[in-house]
Amino acid sequence: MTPRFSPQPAQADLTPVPPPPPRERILAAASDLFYRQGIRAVGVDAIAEAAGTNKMTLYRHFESKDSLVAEYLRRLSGKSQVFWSEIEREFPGLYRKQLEAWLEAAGRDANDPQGRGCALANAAVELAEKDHPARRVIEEHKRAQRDRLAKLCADAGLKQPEMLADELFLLLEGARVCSQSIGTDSPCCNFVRMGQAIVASHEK
Amino acid sequence: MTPRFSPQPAQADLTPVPPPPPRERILAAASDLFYRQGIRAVGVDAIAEAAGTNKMTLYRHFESKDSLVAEYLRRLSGKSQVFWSEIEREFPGLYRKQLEAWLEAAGRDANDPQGRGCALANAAVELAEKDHPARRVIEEHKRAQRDRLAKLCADAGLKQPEMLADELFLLLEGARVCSQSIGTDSPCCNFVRMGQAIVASHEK
DNA sequence: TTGATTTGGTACCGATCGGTAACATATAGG
DNA sequence: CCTATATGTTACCGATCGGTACCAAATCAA
Repeated sequence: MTPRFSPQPAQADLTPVPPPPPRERILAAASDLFYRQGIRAVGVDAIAEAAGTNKMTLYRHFESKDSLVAEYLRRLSGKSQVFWSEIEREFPGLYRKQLEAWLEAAGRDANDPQGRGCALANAAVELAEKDHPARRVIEEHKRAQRDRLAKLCADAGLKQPEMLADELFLLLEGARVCSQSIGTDSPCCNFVRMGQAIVASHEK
Repeated sequence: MTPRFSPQPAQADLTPVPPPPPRERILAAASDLFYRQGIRAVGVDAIAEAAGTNKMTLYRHFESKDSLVAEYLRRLSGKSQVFWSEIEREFPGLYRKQLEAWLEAAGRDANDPQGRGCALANAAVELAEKDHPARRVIEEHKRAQRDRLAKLCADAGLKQPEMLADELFLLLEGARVCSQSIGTDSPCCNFVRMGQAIVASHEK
């Protein structure tokens, strides 16, 4: 099947974009498979094949499946930090607006019909071993998320900002896991409204 | 090591309690292992051994590992129905008391240091396959929990009982998953207080 | 006591798991 | 052009996965 239109610009034939290096392809494939099917359900062979490479190359870039999992989660955690910066940049100084934007983005996330909740939280459920290298990443990420939210609630001048942050944090964690257990027509459909109500109950 | 005291009453030597039948032992062993280590992390061999039997007997009572998983979750769901009845029986007609009792029991659950969250929700995370026999059990259970909570909120005469139930439901789901990701010193430590505050915000 | 049913035990099946050895090929830098 | 270095290929390792065949031992009902 030769595509009628190349996805590249006109000069693509002269300077075709080089494919991403194997490490990136492996991480991209692993991210997709781990998230959609679960970490334990995906073998390294499947990842290598989906990445268009082989197991040997995978193990040249990652010392084990566990460390690949940890790196997969580390990347996701990084993306979430980027998200916070974007919110800050979009509404500089407008903390109530930032909180509203967070609520709506979180609501979109929790209600994505293709979504399977939070990859970090899912990993914590799947990887029960207390000494798994991924657990440090997960705990640090979740702690940072909560603290960031608490700072925002405080900046927004709301009552009991720490408690409010905990409420919103747990509400989101719950919504993302609920989307996997109940699925459609579940409580998480009203996440944004609930979040707004909880915020309102902390108004001065 | 002969124990100095038998765990059985005095007539134990004459009428020793018969060990539970294999099916029950298998379910008990599976429940413990599935919950503590995760469903995918536990093989049928390990379950059979922990149950003091063998794989062959396991497969005489359960047609597959998947159906054993489903039965494991079905039992847990049943126990939770028993729990609701107990609350009703303890505070008949006192709906606010019932709600308070639910909050405290949920808080105990979410903060159990040995706990690993909700087994049903965890299973939903681990078993991504949409057609897994456990998924029906999980969805029905979670829906029933939410509806029961909504009925209680309505009976208690609180404002917007459906929304309140959703808030409390997600708060608990979040707390139980949070206990696995963050662990100690996490938002779920204040679950009861948060729940009470949310209930208060729905006071007439 | 007899006869049917339920267990236990062991060995096995094909498939897959995470991980590695060895060697051929491609690619890039000097 | 030559030489490192990174990648692809294939075959393999021991272990474990879910699941089964087969037979002996125990149990239980009649």
